[in-house]
Amino acid sequence: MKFEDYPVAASPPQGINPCDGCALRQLDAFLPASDEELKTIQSFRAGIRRVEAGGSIVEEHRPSTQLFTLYAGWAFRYKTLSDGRRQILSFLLPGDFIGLQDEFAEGQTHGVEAVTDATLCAFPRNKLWPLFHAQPKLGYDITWLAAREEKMVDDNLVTAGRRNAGERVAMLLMHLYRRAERVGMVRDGWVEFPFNQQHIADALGLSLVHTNKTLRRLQRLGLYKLDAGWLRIMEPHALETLGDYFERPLRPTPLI
Amino acid sequence: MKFEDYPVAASPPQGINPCDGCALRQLDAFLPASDEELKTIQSFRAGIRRVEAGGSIVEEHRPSTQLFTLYAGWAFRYKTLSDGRRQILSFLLPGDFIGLQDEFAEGQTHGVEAVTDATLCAFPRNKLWPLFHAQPKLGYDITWLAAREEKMVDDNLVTAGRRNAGERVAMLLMHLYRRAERVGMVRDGWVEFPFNQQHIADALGLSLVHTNKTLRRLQRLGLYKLDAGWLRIMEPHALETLGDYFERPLRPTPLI
DNA sequence: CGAATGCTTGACGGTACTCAAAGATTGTGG
DNA sequence: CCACAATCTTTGAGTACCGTCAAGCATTCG
Repeated sequence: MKFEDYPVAASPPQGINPCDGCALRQLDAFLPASDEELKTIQSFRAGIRRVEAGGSIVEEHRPSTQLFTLYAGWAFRYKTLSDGRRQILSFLLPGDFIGLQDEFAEGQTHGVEAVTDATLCAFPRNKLWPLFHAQPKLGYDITWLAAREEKMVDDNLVTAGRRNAGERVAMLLMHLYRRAERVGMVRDGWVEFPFNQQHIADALGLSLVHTNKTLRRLQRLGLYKLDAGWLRIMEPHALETLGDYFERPLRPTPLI
Repeated sequence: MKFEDYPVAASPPQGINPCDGCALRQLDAFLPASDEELKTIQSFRAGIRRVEAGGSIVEEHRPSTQLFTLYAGWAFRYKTLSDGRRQILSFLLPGDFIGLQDEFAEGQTHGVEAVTDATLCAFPRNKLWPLFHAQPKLGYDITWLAAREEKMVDDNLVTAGRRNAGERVAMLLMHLYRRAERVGMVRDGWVEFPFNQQHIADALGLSLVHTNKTLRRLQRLGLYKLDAGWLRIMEPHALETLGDYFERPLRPTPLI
């Protein structure tokens, strides 16, 4: 089983009305869109973009002229200090909307990098306001997505600020697993886990070495398994308790 | 000089068309609103609310039925772990919009607490969508504010994850000073600084004791002064460099 | 097969945490 | 107006968690 096989084809449909056949939108995780909304989204969309694993989707400090919806693959938002220390701000999964913050940030922007090969739907930034104007409902949806994303950063801030190493790792594993599960990326209890330990360290605000030791400890305790880039949560309750992190089932969200 | 004397009167205007005389909106920090927008905002507004220093504006885990714009005073958003560890997510100043994240969070919400006596304009949550519908421009503005707030949380996450104690304190002092300056809360180089060291520790992800020692160290270096609850930045450039944090002048933002 | 990348482990040191207690400041009631 | 409590700040001592350094091992890739 390869990553590209799901949750949907790596490429969105092409042709005249590509959004009509959007496989992502079939998932329970996303709200249905009316015909009119779909038409507006489609006219908002400029095309698709592919980025290979490790490639840059949005460069730090260089505001992108496009917005994106991640269609397939894993990515993350990050910032770096001038001496190179990097902090991953949040991870991105299919359905996540990318680039809103830049809209009003004037150069102090975060970067976005693909972890796996990724496919994105691109939208020209200068059509954002016309979109709000034409379909206030879609504007409301975008605000929804922005608020949801901020909530995730809030949680990550609590993690970096107040959890110890073991709690951080437990929280992150559960968080990533639950989110992947939601968009249909879990098969038989296993989810593709394409991150290396440097990613995890940068997300948690830990050093690489300490991240490794903490991961090994939780693994030896039998809380999770990691095999050839696939993750399986063995003791979800233990991890949730350790991390003091209990993700409620999320309502379906809009998909732009 | 008392805090209540500025940046504007502690109470917004009352009467038939209270928003017409909104003193906050006169500041350069905020974009002007058209008559029609002002009218819509006014009809969106349910009234004012006062919260005394230390009081709760939004209780954690209890989604509020109202949204707010902070009109006067200082406040902060926070989350606590189940054993009581608290993380301050961001600080709130006049003009900040409160409660958007809750809209879609289903109970896993942050709390909001007033640091000083605070005055807020309250808006019923169930009129948020009608507002988007009636005035897409205001919806766009709200998205703007949400994105700006997320950018602040992003910065705080970098701080908690990757900066050491001295860098954290330097960054926070400059951040708060610049933001206060922007809404006219600085007089003769001094800004009211109503936080205790526990607030700072909770915002930076440090312990109270270590926060104290770090503050004292930077103070002994002459980088800032703190006197009777008023802050003066003595060496802005040194603090910016130490914290690797250079706040660009911000464009005027919308005010809802 | 050698280089590159990533994972793992040990040793050591330092930053930051905890515990404890003494000032300083503010508020309150007799 | 003073006594006392409550809150906040400050400092010291001891500790532990986590970072840095270093090196060996595993895996992949050209």
